[in-house]
Amino acid sequence: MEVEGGRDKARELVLVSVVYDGPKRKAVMKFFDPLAQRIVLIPDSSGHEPYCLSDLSPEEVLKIDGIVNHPGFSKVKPVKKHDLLTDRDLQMTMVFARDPLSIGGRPSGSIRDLLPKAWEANIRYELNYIYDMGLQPGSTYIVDGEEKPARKIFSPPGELLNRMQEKLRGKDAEYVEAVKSWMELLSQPIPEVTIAALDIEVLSSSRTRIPDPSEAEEAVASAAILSTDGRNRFLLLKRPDRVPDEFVVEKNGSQIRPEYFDDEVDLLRAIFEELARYPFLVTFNGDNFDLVYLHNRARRLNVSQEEIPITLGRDYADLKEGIHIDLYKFLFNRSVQIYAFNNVYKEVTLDAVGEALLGLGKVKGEKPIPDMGYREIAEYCLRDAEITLGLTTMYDKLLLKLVMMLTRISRMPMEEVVRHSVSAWIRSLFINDHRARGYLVPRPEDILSLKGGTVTRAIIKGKKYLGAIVLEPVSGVHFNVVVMDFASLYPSVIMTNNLSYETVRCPHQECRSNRILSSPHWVCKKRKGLTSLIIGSLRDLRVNVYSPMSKNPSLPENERKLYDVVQRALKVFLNASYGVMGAEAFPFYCPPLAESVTMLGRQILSDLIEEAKRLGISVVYGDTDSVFLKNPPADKIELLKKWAVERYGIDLTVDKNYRYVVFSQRKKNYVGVLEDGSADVKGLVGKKSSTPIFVKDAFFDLLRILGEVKDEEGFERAKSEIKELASETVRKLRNGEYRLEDLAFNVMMSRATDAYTKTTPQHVKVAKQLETNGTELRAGDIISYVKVKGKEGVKPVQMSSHKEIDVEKYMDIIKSTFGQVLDALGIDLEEEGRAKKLSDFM
DNA sequence: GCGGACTGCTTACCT
DNA sequence: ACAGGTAAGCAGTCCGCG
Repeated sequence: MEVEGGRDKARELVLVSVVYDGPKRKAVMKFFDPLAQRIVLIPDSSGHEPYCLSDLSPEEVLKIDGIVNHPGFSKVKPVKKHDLLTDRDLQMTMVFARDPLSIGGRPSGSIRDLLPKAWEANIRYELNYIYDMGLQPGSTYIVDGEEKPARKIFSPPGELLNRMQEKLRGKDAEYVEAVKSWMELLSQPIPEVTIAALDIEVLSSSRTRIPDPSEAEEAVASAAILSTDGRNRFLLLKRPDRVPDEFVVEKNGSQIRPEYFDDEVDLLRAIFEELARYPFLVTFNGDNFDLVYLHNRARRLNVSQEEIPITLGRDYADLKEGIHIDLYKFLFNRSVQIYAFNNVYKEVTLDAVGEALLGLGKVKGEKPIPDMGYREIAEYCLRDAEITLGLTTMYDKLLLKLVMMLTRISRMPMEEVVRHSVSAWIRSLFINDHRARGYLVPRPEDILSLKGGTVTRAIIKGKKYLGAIVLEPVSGVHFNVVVMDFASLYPSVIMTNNLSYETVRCPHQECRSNRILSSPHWVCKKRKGLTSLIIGSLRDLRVNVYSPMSKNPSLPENERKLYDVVQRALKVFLNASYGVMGAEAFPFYCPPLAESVTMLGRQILSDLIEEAKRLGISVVYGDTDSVFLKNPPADKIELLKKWAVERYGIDLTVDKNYRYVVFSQRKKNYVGVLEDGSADVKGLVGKKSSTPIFVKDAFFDLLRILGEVKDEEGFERAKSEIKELASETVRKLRNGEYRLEDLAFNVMMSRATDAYTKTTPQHVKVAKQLETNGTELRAGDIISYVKVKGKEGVKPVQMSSHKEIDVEKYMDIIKSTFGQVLDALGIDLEEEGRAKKLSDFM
């Protein structure tokens, strides 16, 4: 590892990561230098060592033979910690080791296993280092080589402070302090970064089988490296059977010419040299393919470890200097998928994500790489790199900025943020807060045994506690419907009720009377709950500062965009804050807390419904945190808002105004037409990603017809148009006028085919047929199939023909899809279908 | 041996 | 490895039925 000397003068660098240098037994901080556009490595100079905690005295620890004789043992040191579970100060002992594996991680004989009880022994060392040194990844530091990096303090813009000032009045000092330090952290500017995207191709004869990167048996055919600094390169291996030709590919604003290499090792070295130039490298699946393949291929060809700028982890690949971001892992993350990208892509493949976010898919073709000419490979490989870079740079580098913001909130290294999901981010945030305040991080088993289980029973078999209320919709058409909902109900409930793992069923006798509704659970009156404090301050910042600022037209666009990224990142944390508390794998898992949140949520929604009825408003539907109000007078809406704040301290806002809503008898299923005629579709089959395209198209035509309806009379006209549409769809189906692809169901296979042991669903049957034909399939792949006549009933689209299509099955689909809307409108499609059938036979 | 009633599995959705 | 609630379709099983 190259390490910076101490001669440079003070520079402003951004801390992006901390890694552990095994041979040196040290944490190494990775800083980004915005002026030089490169990464600077600074090793720890404090002598920080890995440790865990014990409740034994230092003397007692030293009496444990295995520990003092442990080759990795370093020293013991007494420390005071406050235990939130018992609300008592404890005298604990820090047991230090020379390397993280000696604390824990070896199959046997680790120090944590030799202690009768160990605390904080499962935290990755890099994270320990960040927390203990009070580091803030994503922040700017002043580095002058001699002294330890000092954080540069920013003051948030005055307008931000003003917005919060009012809210902070009357709040306790701890809360004010928390909010201010968050603002300081989140409002820092994000530096401009140079990013390169890498994609490689391998000379593998099979197109359906991905080359095994652990073996790296076949030669690397090419590498495309596109970057934001315009240094775009396409490196290519010369093959004995093909004469090099000169060509030019236009990409990323420049004309790219192939650079041929006679020798594969030279090619690899050139790739490595290029990779080492960049502070940030993005790939799509680089953790499991591109970087691993390059590393292992180079090793196989006897390139020395020192020459390879890549280090391999168990299921990831890091760059020795730069920051590697695997977009596949990040975009696969459910929170990112839903809250950051609004669920616009469903399948996480480069092609699908590229199409959905950029309108740019992969170059299509089934030819194996060795059968392609140089130019074909170039088009293919460069396109993949283009999509990868495009995904990172779109919307003014939204993705990278989001990663940076999640890094700041979670206190994790950037690479770790990308690889982990929201529960790890929240875990890190929580542990950091415990450390900073001198609180002992509780052991999960202690939380569980002290707090006990749940007292309610879930509706769904196998779930742990009762969730939200969903009202029975009043079926039919309702004009002028206003939807009101609570602004982040569950985080608000956590905030206003002081909920946290330590405050719910706290140890104080005098708090026991402070019951949560009519449950046996109580909540602490003496302490401010840590979860409540953290979630509450993040919520207030999002609602009062960053969301409004991101929409403030008087601000310059780049500033608004920064606030929008902050707002999105906060949303991710807030939305998951309740869920993790009910997730067994979360280290602060606390069933009574999770249960109390939904319990309070149910109470609040029921009360809101009561209140609306009391005001004479009819509630036609509601789900979890929302009510659908029919024809509510404006003054009553205001009364409800006021009621919500006064009664529960939670904001209730108007979310939508529907010109009309169509409800069937089903919950979570409706069509709402907004003032502008656009339709909001929820839950209906016609909207599902698995529904055949021809059905969806017809369904959207139906919605278009409904969008034109302005009043009750309009429905009569619409009804006949809809009938016409239905019979036209049926006619085309019977005449075989739809393309096979449009008849296909598209269903995600969530696991490998052999993991379906209990039943074999239709899409798995099809997947097995495909596998028999030599197609390689993985969990997460979308299976496209049509319904055919015969025993199996289904076939892959590619392997079927119009003759086999089971038209009656498709008739059922049309009926049920249309039926979901039409039965509420009083249109009987069953009749239509039959009439059509008759006329068809005539 | 076959079909209807039932349960359970699976996916996709909503909040 | 964030939660629970709902809809839909199909797989598989049980039971009755000359």
